[in-house]
Amino acid sequence: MGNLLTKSDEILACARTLIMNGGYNGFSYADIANVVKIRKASIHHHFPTKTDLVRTLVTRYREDAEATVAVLGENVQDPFEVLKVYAGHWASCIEDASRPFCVCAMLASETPALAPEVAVEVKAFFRFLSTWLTSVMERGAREGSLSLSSEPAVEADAFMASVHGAMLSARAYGTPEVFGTILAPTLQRLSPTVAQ
Amino acid sequence: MGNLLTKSDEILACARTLIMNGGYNGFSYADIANVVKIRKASIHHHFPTKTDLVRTLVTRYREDAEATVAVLGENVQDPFEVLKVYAGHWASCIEDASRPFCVCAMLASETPALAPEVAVEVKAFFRFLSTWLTSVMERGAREGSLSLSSEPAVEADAFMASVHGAMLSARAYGTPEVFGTILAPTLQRLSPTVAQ
DNA sequence: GACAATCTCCCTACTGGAAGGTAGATACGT
DNA sequence: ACGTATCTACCTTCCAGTAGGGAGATTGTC
Repeated sequence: MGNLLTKSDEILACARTLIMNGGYNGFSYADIANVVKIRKASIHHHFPTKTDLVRTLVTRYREDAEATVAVLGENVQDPFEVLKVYAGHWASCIEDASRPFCVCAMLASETPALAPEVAVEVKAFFRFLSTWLTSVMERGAREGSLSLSSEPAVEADAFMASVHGAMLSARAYGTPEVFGTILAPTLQRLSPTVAQ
Repeated sequence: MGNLLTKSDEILACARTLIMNGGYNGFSYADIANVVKIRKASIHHHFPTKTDLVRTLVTRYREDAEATVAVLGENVQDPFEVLKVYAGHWASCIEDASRPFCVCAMLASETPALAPEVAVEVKAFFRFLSTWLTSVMERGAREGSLSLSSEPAVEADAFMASVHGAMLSARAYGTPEVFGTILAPTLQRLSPTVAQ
């Protein structure tokens, strides 16, 4: 009553936060039980194994991202603006510490140690992100809103890599602003209004 | 006799490989004991705690990198070539699977979950790498071997982020070549011989 | 040179706690 | 009565770390 989220959703949200902090092996069912007010055994009712939990989490994460990106595409027309909004979104998340790292970037780094079912979902997220960014790059090049120096798909993967690498640096240095500092020239370079 | 490496070195080398695979929480003393032919308890003789082991490992890792970079500076004069050699080094490591990820990048992603002594060493590695790349960028700009569009320090951090992000993508996709594909345009952009 | 103390490195055996997961019962809404 | 959600209690395995001892090299002392 009054509770907007189901227990299952609360568990997923909590696990997401814990993974952002320390990765797959950095949290346990006991950790979740301590945050969400539920017993360890009850979590197994919702997600029989840890693999199930994280697989579900990553699938949901991708679906949410797909929906967000669809809305973004409707509200922001200019491809360059889309990239800026995307980068700005992460800059805010990192700076207010609400979501200081991408769950899939975290898990991707652990790929060799992940259960195959999870690894495959992480890969699917990367592919989705790459495909979406490629479409943004293509449209930007077509409309003259972006100045690309390589194939759209390559620019997309390079942009994605910059975002992930910048997250990592912000975390390593312990200074969130670094994310924005690194991304600024990356965006600037893609802008057609800046003479090169 | 006949053994070139000490047990202590073997333990460190093994731990390095294991961290590259699954991070700090992705390996145990038992895992090391299985590879290096030694008992679990004997590892504690060399490294009393896991934190000691990893801190030593990261410190050594940075020292090795400092030495390698010093030699590189003597053998390769042109700053643009230096960046190419650096990127190429990682491309080879990733493609032949010998060292498919940077230990410090791996640990940096887990920063919030690391012991402070380890986190501080990881930070030191990032700072060393950034400082070195900044000096390369500065010299390149001065000598006309690199065309920068931002401050040398910003270009250095952006380059570092591209390398780390590209490692992550190569791992997520499971296709090592992606690393080179992402880094090619990043390097090209810094080359003064290419009209922009 | 001989003896003993010390140090280094590795061992077996163990501890307490945390891990993922299971069994089975209870409460409750339909 | 049935399904869902939760509980207590428990299991097995693994974890980091400790206690204590043995073999062999090194060192200090006479």
